[in-house]
Amino acid sequence: MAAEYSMNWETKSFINSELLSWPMEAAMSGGYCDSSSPEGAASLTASKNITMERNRRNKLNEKLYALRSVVPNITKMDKASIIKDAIDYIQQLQEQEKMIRAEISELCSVKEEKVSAADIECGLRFSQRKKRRAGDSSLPASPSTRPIEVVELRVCEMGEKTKVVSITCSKKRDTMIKVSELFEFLDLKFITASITSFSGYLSHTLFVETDEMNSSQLKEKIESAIAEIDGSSSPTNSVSY
Amino acid sequence: MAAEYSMNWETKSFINSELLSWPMEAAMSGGYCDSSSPEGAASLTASKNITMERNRRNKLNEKLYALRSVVPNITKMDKASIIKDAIDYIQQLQEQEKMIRAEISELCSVKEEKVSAADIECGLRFSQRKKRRAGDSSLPASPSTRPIEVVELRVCEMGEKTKVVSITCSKKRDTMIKVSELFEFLDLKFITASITSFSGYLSHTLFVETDEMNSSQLKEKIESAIAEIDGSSSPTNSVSY
DNA sequence: AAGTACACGTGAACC
DNA sequence: TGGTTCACGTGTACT
Repeated sequence: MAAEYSMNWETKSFINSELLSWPMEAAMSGGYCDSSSPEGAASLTASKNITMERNRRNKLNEKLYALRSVVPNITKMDKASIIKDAIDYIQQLQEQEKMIRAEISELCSVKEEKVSAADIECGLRFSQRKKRRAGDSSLPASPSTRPIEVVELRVCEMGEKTKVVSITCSKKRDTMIKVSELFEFLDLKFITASITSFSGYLSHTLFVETDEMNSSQLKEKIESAIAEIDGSSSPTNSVSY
Repeated sequence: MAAEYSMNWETKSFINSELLSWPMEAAMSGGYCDSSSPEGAASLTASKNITMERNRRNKLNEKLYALRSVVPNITKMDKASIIKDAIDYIQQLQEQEKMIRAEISELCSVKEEKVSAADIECGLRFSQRKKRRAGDSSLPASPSTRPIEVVELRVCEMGEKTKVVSITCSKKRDTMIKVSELFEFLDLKFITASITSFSGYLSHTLFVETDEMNSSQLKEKIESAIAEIDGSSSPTNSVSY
């Protein structure tokens, strides 16, 4: 039922446009008496206008169809109902957004209180089965706000030349840019790179190719690069978790 | 300028309706020659139709005006532009809602359970704990959530034993948990795993080690596991993490 | 003066 | 059979 109606609505104008290849035929067919006699110029502009108007109508209907497509739970294909449903949907969405935003700020404060071992643990349990040698896995870096706050840095080998670099840092403003700058600075051969965001952390996983470096050397290089990038502030790092 | 246009658009029909107290005057004024002669009944129904049609148009414009009023940042009063802006606004709102929902569930996990829930929510518990219950073929099946809606599943080989599993599913509530459960159920040897979220989708990229499976076999195994998860939407379950 | 956008009345198609 | 929605071509106003 609905499908039929929709098809009809959309194809109607199309059919007419196809059939009436000469627009003036339609203009006169209605039984109207055109008062203007000079056919040469008038008819041409008239046909132009007809085509224009038809195009405009089609565009508008197209837009309306698009509007309907983005609104869920549409029952009526009715032109007015589409708009009405869209309005209702927008209002509903706006209300929801307000509600949720209130809730999120509430939870945010809760998170601020409890952000501690629990959250950090979450960030660290990325791939637990990997061995973590004593001083190897964690790089507690500058605890201030602006520079990159690295939670975990891990480099492991995979295959012959490829190495997997996994760096997790707390997500703040411009953290992603900082890390991008870091890796740009390092000038490595990337096979693939992926950025993952979860619960306040930003995890970068990189597959790089290194010819004459082993994993620990690469790790050292990255660490020194990080130190160089945000070495300007808070040189001492004494974070433990 | 905009105000003038708006007023004009709204008052146009109103003025005409007011002025032409007798509708047929307008019907004839255009210079048309009506072919139908019997004025008694025909004109009455015609005037009815005219009024009806006019009313319908006014209603529709009214709706459009209402639609415009609920959409912020409207630059053009253009009829089509109003609809277009509304569409853009709805899409923007929908995206925002998705973003916020994701964030809220993140924060929720932190709030409710300090360690374990957050851990699960992060979807990173791909550990190799083989403590699955006795009947290994039964999945936890989270309470009252929809099945995983897989958009794409791709398994390709990399090196000798390692395989790259890429699964993309539409992001819904608890989708991440579901997928985490899925991979925990599969009990594979993960090298690394990454979750990426973009525009309503959740993409999991996993590097796993498999000794006696090729990529197609692994894919089949994953597919059957997904089917099992989807199939068992049992409401009764005692999840204990 | 060419162009755009609109409201209008009308016949057709669908319940 | 009315009631209702639609696309159409047209005249008009504004740019």
